[in-house]
Amino acid sequence: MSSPTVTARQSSLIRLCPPVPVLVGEATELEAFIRHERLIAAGAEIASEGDPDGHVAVLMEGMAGRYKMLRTGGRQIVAVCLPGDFLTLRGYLPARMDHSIIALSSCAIGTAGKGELDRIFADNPALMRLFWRSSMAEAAISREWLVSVGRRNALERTAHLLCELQYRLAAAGLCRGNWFQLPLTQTDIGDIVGLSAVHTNRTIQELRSRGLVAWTHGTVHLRDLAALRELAGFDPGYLDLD
Amino acid sequence: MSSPTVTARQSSLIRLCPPVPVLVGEATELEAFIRHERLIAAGAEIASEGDPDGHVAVLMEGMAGRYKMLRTGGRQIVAVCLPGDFLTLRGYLPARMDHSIIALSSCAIGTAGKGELDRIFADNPALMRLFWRSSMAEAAISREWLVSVGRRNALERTAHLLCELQYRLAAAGLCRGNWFQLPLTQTDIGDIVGLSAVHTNRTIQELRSRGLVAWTHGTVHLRDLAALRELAGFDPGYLDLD
DNA sequence: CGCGATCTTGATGCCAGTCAACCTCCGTGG
DNA sequence: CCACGGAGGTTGACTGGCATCAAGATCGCG
Repeated sequence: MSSPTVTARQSSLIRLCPPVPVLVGEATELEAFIRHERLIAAGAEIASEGDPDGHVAVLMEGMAGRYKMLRTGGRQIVAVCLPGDFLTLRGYLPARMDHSIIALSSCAIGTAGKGELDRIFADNPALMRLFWRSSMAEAAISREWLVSVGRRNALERTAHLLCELQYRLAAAGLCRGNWFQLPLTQTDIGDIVGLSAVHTNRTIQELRSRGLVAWTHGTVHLRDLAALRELAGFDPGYLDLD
Repeated sequence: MSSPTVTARQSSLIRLCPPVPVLVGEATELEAFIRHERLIAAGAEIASEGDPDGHVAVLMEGMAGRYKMLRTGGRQIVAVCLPGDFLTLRGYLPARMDHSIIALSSCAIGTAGKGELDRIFADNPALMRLFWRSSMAEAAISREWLVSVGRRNALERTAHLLCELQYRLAAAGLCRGNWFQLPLTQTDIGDIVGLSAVHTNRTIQELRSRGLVAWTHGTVHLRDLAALRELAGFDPGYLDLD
């Protein structure tokens, strides 16, 4: 995920964001509808605000970010997508995108056409409920981010983000012993937690100097997860609604 | 809505949040499943974080807020619900609440049991898509709030919130000539936009002194909507995804 | 009339933004 | 093999927006 080129993906299982139990039969059906796979370079735009229509897309590998730009040039990342998450359902829901999606690292994406999804839902309405639940799970993350940006200070926000990513990556099997790859620049982190790049840097250094986090070359080690969660006020309940 | 007691509701039509076109037949079906109606006093808790199960609830009258508390006592309101919006679907989705809901004014709520909704969806799967789209619309608002709290200053945030409420209330038929009732305290506003109550007060005074807003006794008048939108960088696209 | 909730105002301090410079790393091409 | 350039990370100095604390004014209501 952190390597410059996309490597073979570890698992073809589609997990719903964040980890939602998928019945074996359902997972098979979900995988069956992925027809095309596409590789995207880091920094490339996957979908753009205002797009009227298109395909259904699932992130298979890498990290992507939903974001919105302001007139003044500022950027706010409003969601981070991990392998297994849905990027777009806009082929199914007749809506325009209200935000853009960028590949934060190199990504592999599975896509399906609108017609295929319609057919799958017609055959198996329970799958629609599953997709809906995935939307709800993403909304829960969005709410928690709002709490962070609105009411937590720089240190708490950054710590909270790391706790969340650790939890979600662990659920995706992408975290071993509190080590994980995080292919985001400090500017990206700042655009997630609503800080300037400079202050993001100072905040990360503070986490390092407190012995909570080691973080070099895109590899993060949460050296004291319990203390980090305590600092952040992190409660994984919102990631685990079932 | 701003009156201390709940009055007869103006319309029984369930709109999906934010205004989503509902086919006439669908609206009839939706109304049919509302079996019980409940009045809630301002300040009362409608649902609580961690609730395991319950009924489906639709807000018929009044304003409600989704919120989360921090250990330190801070509160962040993560969504404002207007008449026609869904408050909970937790009887249908087998999930725990990740947040609480408070009646920001006195409210009238329509509820339905889990079994009834299951039956309706079984009879008419298209309705499930409609509910899902409503969830997506609420998520779009949540994303825009993240942009506000993360990247806009106090004046822009507050102006943006007023623009959004005006737009949504107008769609609900609750705004005439840019006047509307807003039964929120300045503390509530602060907990929405991530400011202290004191600074919220100063920000509102600045909007008043610029001739953009008149606001007394729970009645808001946007005196120059165009200028307010310009100041806030408000683009209603995210409220209008169809 | 009196009390509590809400709104308002002033003083003070700090958290985080901004600007500017420099450093390290790494890929590229001469 | 080294020069170069760009992206990302780091540091310092300074500023300012907003939090906090505290006190008073106003409003609504019993």
